[in-house]
Amino acid sequence: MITMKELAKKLDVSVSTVSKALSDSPEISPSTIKKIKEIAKLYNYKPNQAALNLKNSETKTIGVIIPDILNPFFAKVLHGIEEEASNLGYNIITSLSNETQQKEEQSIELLSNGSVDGFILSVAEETQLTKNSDHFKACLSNNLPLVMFDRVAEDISCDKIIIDDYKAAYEATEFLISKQRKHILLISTIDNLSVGKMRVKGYLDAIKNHSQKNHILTIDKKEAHHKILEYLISNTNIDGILAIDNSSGVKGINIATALGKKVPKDISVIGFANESIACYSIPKLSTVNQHAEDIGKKSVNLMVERLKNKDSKTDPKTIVVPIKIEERSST
Amino acid sequence: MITMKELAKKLDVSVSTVSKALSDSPEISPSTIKKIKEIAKLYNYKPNQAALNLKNSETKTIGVIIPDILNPFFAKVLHGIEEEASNLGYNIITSLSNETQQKEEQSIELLSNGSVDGFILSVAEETQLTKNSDHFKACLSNNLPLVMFDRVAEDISCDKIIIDDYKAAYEATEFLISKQRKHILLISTIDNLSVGKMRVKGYLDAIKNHSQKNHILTIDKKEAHHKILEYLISNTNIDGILAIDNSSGVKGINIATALGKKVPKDISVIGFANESIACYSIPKLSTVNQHAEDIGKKSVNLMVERLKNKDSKTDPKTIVVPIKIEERSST
DNA sequence: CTGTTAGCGCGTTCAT
DNA sequence: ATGAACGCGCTAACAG
Repeated sequence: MITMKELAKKLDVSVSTVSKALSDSPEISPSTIKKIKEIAKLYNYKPNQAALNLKNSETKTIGVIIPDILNPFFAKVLHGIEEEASNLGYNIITSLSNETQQKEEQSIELLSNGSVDGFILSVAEETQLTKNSDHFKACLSNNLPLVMFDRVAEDISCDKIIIDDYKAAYEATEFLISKQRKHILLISTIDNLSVGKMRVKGYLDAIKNHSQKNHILTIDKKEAHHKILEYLISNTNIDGILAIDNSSGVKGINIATALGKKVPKDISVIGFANESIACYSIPKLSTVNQHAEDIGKKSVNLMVERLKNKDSKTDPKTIVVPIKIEERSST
Repeated sequence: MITMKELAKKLDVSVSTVSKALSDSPEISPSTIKKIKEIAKLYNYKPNQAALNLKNSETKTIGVIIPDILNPFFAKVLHGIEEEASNLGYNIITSLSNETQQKEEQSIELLSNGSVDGFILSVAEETQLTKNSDHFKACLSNNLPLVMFDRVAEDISCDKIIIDDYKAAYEATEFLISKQRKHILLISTIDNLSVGKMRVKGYLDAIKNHSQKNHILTIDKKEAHHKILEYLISNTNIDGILAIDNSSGVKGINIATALGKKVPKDISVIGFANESIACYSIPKLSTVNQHAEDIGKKSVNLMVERLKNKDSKTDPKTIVVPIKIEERSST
C-alpha cells in the first residue's frame, strides 16, 4: 500500500499538497492536481483506513451480533443488513452469539474499543432467560448506539425493530378459522423467547374470541418430528396447525401427509417461515412472512441516522414492521 | 473512551509510563504499575483499536466473502470461520457477493485499504462463469493473502480448502449401487459451478465402471419441483437419486412419496446436504456431509498461519477435507 | 525507574 | 499556490 508520503517524494512536492490535491482543494493548481491524481492512480493509491479511523474517530463499521446464522430468518436479516450497509458505505463486523450470553457479552466487549461505531443485534436466547442486560447498558454509556431487532430487551432504551408478533399470530389463527378449521394446534419450539410468548398470546386470544378450544404443543427442536407425530396420532381431530417457529410447519405437513391425511383438505398448515423453507413440503407451506430483509435494512437505516446525529439526543424509536400472510396450497 | 493521555494526567505521570505499566514492563516500579492499573480499570480503559491498527499496520480482521448466506452450507462455513477467528483473536468483516462478480470485486476493492489483513472467500457463481480473476490477482499483488474454499479459481495460486468432489460423488454413487439400485438419477442445480462439474464426473465414472446407464437431470433451482416431478413421472424405472446440490434431495424424497413410491424401498435418495435440511423429508435424507464448519475453521487456520509468516514466502497449500456419507433412513 | 521524542498515515490549520 | 507543523492514540527507542 503506497502512502501519500511516498507519492509526495516521487513528485517532489509536500505531503499536504498531495492530500489537498486528492480532495480537489481549490488551493492547488489544476495542473498539479492532475499530475498528482495521475500518479496516484498509477500506483493504485488508497487512503489508509486505519489512519482515517484514528483521525475521524469513526470506523464506518457496524457490529452485528446474530444469535443463529443457520436460522433462515436471521440469515435473511443479515442479508438485508449487509446490503443496506454496503449501499450506505458501511462495513459490518459479524459476530455469532450462538444463543449464549457469554459470547454476546464477549463480542460487545471486544468490539467496544473503536472497532465499530455501533451495534445491531438480536438478543440471544440465554440472555432473554437471564434478563441480564448490563452489557447493553455498558454499550450505551460507552456512547455506542444500539439497534435491536426481533428479540429485544424491554428494559433497554434504544432503537428497536420488531414485528407485531401478537397481531401476526392472531391474524394467522383467524386465517385458519376462516378456512373452517375447528381444532387448531399451535406448535412452538420457541416458548422461552419473548416473540414466542407474544405469538402464543395472539393465538390464544383469537381462539377465545372465536369460542374455540386451544391446543398447544410445546417441544424441543431436536425431538420435533417424534413429538408432532405422536400428538397427531393421539389427537385425530386436529384440522389446522399454526407453527410459530420456522421449521415446525414444514415438518407438520410432511408428518400429516405420512399419516395419510390430505393437506389442506383434512388439515391446514401455516408457519412463521419463508419461501426458502416453505418449499420443502408438498404442498408448500403457507407462511407469515416477517419481511426479514426489510428488518435488516431498516435496522441499518436507524443506526446510520443515529450515527449522523450523534450529539442531538433524539428519543429512541421502535418501528413495527408489518407482516404478510402468504397463502400457498397448504391452507 | 478514555485515553492514556487522560489517565496520565490524572496521575501526573507521562503517557509512556502509563503505556509501559499497562503492559507490565519491568521498567516500571510495581507500585506505580498497581496504581496505574487500578485507575485504568476504574475508568474502564481500553486501548483504541484504530490507533493500534495504524501503529502495527495490521487489523486482526479477516475479510470474508460469501456467495449466498441462505445456502446452509455457506452459513455453516461462516459459523466455523467466525468461531475459529474469534478463538484466535480475529474479527471478521463479512461481505455477501450474492453470486455476482460485481459485488465480489467491489468488496475486495473496498476492503483492500487496510481494513482487513486478508480474505477468505468462495468464488461467486458469475465469476466462475466469466473466469475473470483480476481482482484476486490485485489482492495478492497488494500483499493481502487469499484463502479460497469450496469454489476456487484454478488460475490463482493461493491457499485453498476443498472437498474431493469427484471422489465424493463417486462414492455416493457406489453407495447407491451397493443398495442394488440399477437406475440412478443425478439431479443438479449447480452444473455451472466447478464443484458441480466434478461431482457429475464422479457420478459418471462410477456409473460407467459398474456398467450402468446414466440419467442426468439438470435444472434451475426455481423450477426444481416441477421438473423433478415431471421427470419421475416419465421415467418410472428410476430407483435411486443422487442430488449434488443441497436442496434437491429433500425435494426428491417428498415428490417420490407424493407419487406413491416408498422411500427407500422403491427409491433410494442421497444428497449433498446436512442435518439442517435433511430433516425436512420423511424419511430423512441421507447425505454426503461436507463438514462445512471444518472447512471454515481450516480456512481461518491457513489464513492466520500465513499472516504470521508474512515475509517467508511459503508455497500455497491446498487442503482436501474428507467427506463422510451419513446414511439415514432414505437409503 | 521515569520522561522525552519520534513516527505510524492522514487532514487541517497556519505560514509563506 | 505550496509547505511546515500539529494531533488523532499508541508504542518503542533513547535519555536521564
